[in-house]
This record gives sequence, C-alpha cells and structure tokens, in this order.
Amino acid sequence: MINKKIKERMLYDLAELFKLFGDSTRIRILYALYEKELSVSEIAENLTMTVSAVSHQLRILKHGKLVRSQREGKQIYYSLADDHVKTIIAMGREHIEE
Amino acid sequence: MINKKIKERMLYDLAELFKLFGDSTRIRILYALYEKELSVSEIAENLTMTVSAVSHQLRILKHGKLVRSQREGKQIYYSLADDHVKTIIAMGREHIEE
DNA sequence: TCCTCATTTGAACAATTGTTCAATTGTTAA
DNA sequence: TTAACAATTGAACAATTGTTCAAATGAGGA
Repeated sequence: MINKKIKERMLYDLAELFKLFGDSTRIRILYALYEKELSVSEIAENLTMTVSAVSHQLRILKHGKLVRSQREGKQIYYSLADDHVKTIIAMGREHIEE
Repeated sequence: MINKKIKERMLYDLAELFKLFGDSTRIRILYALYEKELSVSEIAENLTMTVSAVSHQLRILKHGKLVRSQREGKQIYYSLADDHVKTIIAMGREHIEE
C-alpha cells in the first residue's frame, strides 16, 4: 500500500493532467498537431480562432509539458511533446467509440 | 480523411470525457473504486467529504458512463463501468511518472 | 534605424463548475 | 404507520476558467 500523501499528490497531478485534455480548444490544438508541427497562426487558422486565444492555450499546454515549441525565424512552431499525448487521446477515443 | 463535422464532434466528446477525469474529487472517487465497489457513504468517508458532494459527482460520472450503480437494501453501490476507465487512469499515471 | 509581421501578455468580462445547505425521496425494521 | 438511515436533488454562492481586446515584445528585411 502506497503512502497516503503520495497517493493524494498523484491523484491531484492526474486531475491536472486530464484537465488539459478536457477543453475543446486545447484538444483541437493537440489533434491538429497530431501529424505535423504548426505555427501559432497556422493553428489559429485551422481552428478559426484568434491568434491570441490560441496562444493563451498553447502556454497552458506547454506548461503542462504536452507540447514543445521551437522558433524558426518569425514564427514559432509547436509540436506534441511525446507519444504519451497521442496514446492518451487514442485511449479516450477508443472509449467513446463503442 | 474523415468528415470535418464528425471530427469536430469526436473532439468535443473527447474533451467532455477528459473533463470527467479532470477534477480531483471525481478522480479520487474513480480511484477509490479501482479495486472494489463502494456505497456512497463509504466513498464519502474515504474522501472525507460530505455525502451530498460525493453524490453530485457520482451523478456526473454515471451520466458519463464511467461508473455503474446497483442498490443493495438501503445503500447504493457504485463500481467502475468498464476497464477503459482503469486503462485511461493508468495511461495518465504513466505520463506523470517519468 | 524604421516598418512590418508573428507572437505573447495582462486585465476585464462572461460563463462554467464544485460545494454547501436544506428539503425530499427511497428503503428497511420496529 | 412511524422512525431511522441512505442517497438524491435544487438553489445559492464562491471560485475557476476561456475569450476578447489592446498593448507590448521579438525577429527580419528595407
């Protein structure tokens, strides 16, 4: 049996992680990045949202280590941080498609 | 390439699903049910929360098909709806423990 | 340097959400 | 039927959150 404090901490972190996936805008961003990296404007165009709104959400996703960013000249390209992100989305998708 | 409307619908549902996991109380309930079914009072005691607060969240979890309920005399026992729930939690856990 | 394009940032606002409290419903036993 | 226990429900409140808008920062080209 694991320590209670550690367990509570883990469950809190888990909730924080799923919270990131639990917003339409953020999950649409993640899904848009599924195949290739995109700049902020490209994402905004893809979702038909303002660059500002997208940027705010990218900040949250980056802080949660779900995306990485890399500057290329004037634009900043975002991509998924690792394969866990894809796996979690795939798992959720399996659940709703049954 | 899948239909755009269907894709948007899927992403919306996906966000709704993850929203269920993205709350400390709800994920603590799910985790408490990980090994065995529990009555509402047992869950409330386990989380040191009011029965009412727990009941409100159970309602949401049930509507999202993450838990099932079955009455046994005066108490109502809740359990995880299926193994997808366990898998999704396990996936999330893998991500945060790295 | 100056202008333009790309992105970020902060404040404000509206909308959503979780908990509390009190009242109600449902079940069993006396 | 009444009393006691278990759980649900609805309204109210506080807290959190996402988007908008305007201003600021960063980078490249003239």
